[in-house]
Amino acid sequence: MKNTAIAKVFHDIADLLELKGETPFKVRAYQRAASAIEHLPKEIEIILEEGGDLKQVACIGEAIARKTAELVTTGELGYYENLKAEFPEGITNLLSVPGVGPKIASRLSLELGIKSVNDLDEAIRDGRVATLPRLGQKTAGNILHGIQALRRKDQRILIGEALPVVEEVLEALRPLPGVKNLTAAGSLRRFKETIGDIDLMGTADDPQKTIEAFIALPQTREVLAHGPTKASVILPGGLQADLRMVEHDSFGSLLQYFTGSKQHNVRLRLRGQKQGLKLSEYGITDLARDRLEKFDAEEAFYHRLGLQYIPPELREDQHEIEAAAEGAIPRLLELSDIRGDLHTHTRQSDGKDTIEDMAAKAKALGYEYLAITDHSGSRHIPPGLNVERLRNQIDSIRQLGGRMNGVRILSGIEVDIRADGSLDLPQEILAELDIVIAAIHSAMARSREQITKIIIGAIENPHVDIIAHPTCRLIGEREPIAVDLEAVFQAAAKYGKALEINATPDRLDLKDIHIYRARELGVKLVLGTDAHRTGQMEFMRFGVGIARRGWCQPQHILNTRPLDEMLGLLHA
DNA sequence: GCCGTTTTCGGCCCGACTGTTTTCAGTCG
Repeated sequence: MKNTAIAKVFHDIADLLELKGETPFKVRAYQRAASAIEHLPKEIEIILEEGGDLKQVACIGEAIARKTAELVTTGELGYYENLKAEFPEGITNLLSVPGVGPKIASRLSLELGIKSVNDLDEAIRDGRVATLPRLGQKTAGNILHGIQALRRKDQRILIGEALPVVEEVLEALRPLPGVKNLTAAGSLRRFKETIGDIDLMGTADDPQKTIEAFIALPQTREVLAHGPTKASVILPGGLQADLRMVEHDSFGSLLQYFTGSKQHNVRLRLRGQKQGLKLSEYGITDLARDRLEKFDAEEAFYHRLGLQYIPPELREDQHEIEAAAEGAIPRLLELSDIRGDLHTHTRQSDGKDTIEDMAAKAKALGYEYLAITDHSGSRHIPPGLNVERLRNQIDSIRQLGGRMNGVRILSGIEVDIRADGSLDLPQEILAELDIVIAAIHSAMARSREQITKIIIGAIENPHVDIIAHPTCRLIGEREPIAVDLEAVFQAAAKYGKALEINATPDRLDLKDIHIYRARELGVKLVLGTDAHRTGQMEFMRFGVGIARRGWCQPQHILNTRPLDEMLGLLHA
């Protein structure tokens, strides 16, 4: 059983215990354990197989370790089944509706027999909900609003779609007189792969004017609420955005608070508490002296707690707070560290632009080198490169001396791994290339054993340098293939082959926790945009963001190195 | 249920809003 499935069970248990009226601390213990399991870079199956001790994982103690082991070995958990049997069917569905907590969910279920969100919708509309004692018209109306928000929120939006929209909004508001510090907070700032809603924050001499300008923007589709310092609107794509204007001298603590994650903030407060400090969005109160200290910048806020500054991408309550206390927060990878893009396509296969266009873009991005890696033959629409066309491409790059616009052009290929595990170009031509990327593009439904075997087969091929988008997932569209990543990481480390962090926003593959694990095992990593037109070469920042979430430093990514060093490591 | 510079028991993050009350419970971020 996978970590995501285990975490789901513990989240469910937390919900059920909350409905049961258990002590909130027990409920939170299960929630914390679930969240810890979700973010674990290593599969629990493997930890147990290797005889590891789950109690070493923070937030997992005796009881949850035992339950996890039962779940993994038998596929079931007696405690969970018994708990579920105590409640009417479907009751936990109701908890997902904003405005419905455990108390209201219990009453809706027991007194009205409501089993689903749709039932609830109906019961509100026909007036049954408002007739319950202590639940009036207004509460019923708010719950209905909650249902609408839930339906809208069901599709989280890709960071690659959200960020450009948000940047447009910020650019439009920044020139207003007296506006300072305008920035996004929340999951967008932490560079999560998908975003629920947007939190924008800033300070201004005249907050009201900024709010007025915000709701009047051409991007604003609908105004949900607006007051003197805060407004909520719907942006294109159904994205909800909240703008808060705050006092300049407490901007740092507010930005920290609204950046989250929630779990990071909880852990931070716990730490403050031990130091006699009370943390809130307004600042830090020294309890002994009952004095509130305000912070205009986040750095000072963390320093006051005896911590290094923690970059937003790390704020997920992994071990970042402990690391910050020890001064062990690494200098993370930055976009400016990247010296070249190692995965791009041109018109020769399914790209839209020429090598010259791509080289000009690489120059504009300040790159030293660029790998042209078109698809190989068996990708049919449009046709990829066969041996003859690939040789022509190699020759034409050679005739240019391998340089264009001052950028070194590397001859490469994204060679298809066929269903039988073979590569669809002969070894001799692969041997002539600077870079060989291998990737799966078809027959993705194969079993875990089969698909793992063929990927490891590609890793063992002496001419293959990189495995691209190793899980083949498309976020929100296609589930990852059933590959045993741990085995792939071991093989990549053994043969010195690199794995790609694909920066296309709907791939981001490997993803953050996989990057973390691969790095732990000493696997070489590269960043590639998989650009099919010049503009997509700008996707690199999404790859950098996800790599930072995997705690990558520049030395972990091969294409932060000068050309010769990069090629040397790639071919070593 | 977890955990330990308050250390094997007794704690556990903080503040705000809202609606239905008559002093506060429930929910949220």
